[in-house]
Amino acid sequence: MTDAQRLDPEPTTKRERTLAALIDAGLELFELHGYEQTTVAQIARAAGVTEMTFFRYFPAKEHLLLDDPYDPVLIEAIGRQARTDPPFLRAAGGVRAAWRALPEPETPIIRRRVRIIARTPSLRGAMWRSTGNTERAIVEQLVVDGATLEVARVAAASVLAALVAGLYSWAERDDLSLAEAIEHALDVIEVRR
Amino acid sequence: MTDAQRLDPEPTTKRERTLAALIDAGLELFELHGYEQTTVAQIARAAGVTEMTFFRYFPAKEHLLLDDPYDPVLIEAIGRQARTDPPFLRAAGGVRAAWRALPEPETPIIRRRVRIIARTPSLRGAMWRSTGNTERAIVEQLVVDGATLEVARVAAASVLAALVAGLYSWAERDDLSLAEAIEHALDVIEVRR
DNA sequence: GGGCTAAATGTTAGCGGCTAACATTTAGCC
DNA sequence: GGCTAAATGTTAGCCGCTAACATTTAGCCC
Repeated sequence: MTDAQRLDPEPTTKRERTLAALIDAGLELFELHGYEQTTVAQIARAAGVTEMTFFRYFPAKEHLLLDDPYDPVLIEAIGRQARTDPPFLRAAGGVRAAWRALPEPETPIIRRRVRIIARTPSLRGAMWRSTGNTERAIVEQLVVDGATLEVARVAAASVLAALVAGLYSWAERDDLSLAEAIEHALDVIEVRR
Repeated sequence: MTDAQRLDPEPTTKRERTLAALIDAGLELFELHGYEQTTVAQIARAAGVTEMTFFRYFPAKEHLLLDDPYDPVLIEAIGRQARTDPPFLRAAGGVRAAWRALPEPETPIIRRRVRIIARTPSLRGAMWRSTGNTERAIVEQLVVDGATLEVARVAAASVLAALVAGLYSWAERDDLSLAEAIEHALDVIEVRR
């Protein structure tokens, strides 16, 4: 994660304040005019700051939307899965357990972000790339538990793809909790017959 | 697909000739100095042409590497899967059947491309985005065969992710046929126990 | 509350990807 | 060989992003 992404309800230090201003301005402009149509300069100006400053907070435009601090919880959950299961099921089970245990107080803002990502092709690609770290973490854990590197990579990629697809579906609806959406997505790939 | 991607063994018309020159120059420079370090202007110059001309052949730099004309075969194969199977298994089985039936005379050039993509993070994202069309096609077929839209999306994304992960592993090795690599990848996610 | 230091921000200049409008050359068929 | 349409070049510019350097301001200590 590049920068602590807005956890304080009330930002105190100046850095936190401009960070909040940039995120607020960015989300609003993206929702209003679309991601591609919104310029970094516009976001900066709306936040009362310079384009240069924007890049001091985010390494790239897309990072205003992409952030995933869930890795540690996730790999720990995968490590707790039954070693007798094949890697693919261990990964899926781990994701299930991790998200089930996660509190969902910030779901509204997550939904806003995921919605923008889901609707912007270039961001879907960026999203996938940004899960690279999570993927590596999962692979590592699966290998530690005895899987081949190649098998682990396939399992991790596949499970993460299902998770992301579930997130996209969830973001477009209003009648489903985040936890439920994840469960449904995993049900699709954890086929037991 | 944006442009017929080098199928002729001997290009005749001028357009085909410069296209071939651009692709050759691009692959070589990417392999030599890396994708990010290679400039579109450099590729163009090496092909005896202007930067502007490059963009007349490819909508973006990354499109020199990304192309997948396999959609029709794929969705047809999925349509032939047993309707009694759950969507996830139908998608996986379809991919398996499609690639098994595919001739592999051009595997060397495919390997060069996939290798470059696998080693370039930004291209991995682009690759994923570029599978979007294939994904949509799979989703459509699954829905026709009775799946929910959301279920279909998860199944398609997950299976494609496994396929791509398999491709990456294959590209980095020299002792595995393309077909075998795909089979192995699908074995990981088609868990029957 | 004033002052001091470090953090935060601004300025300028520039590169690479990409686009548009218009002019120019060249390929390839009759 | 000549003609038309295709292919290419030119110029100018926007946007994302980076670097080096100068300037301001925040926020802690007294």
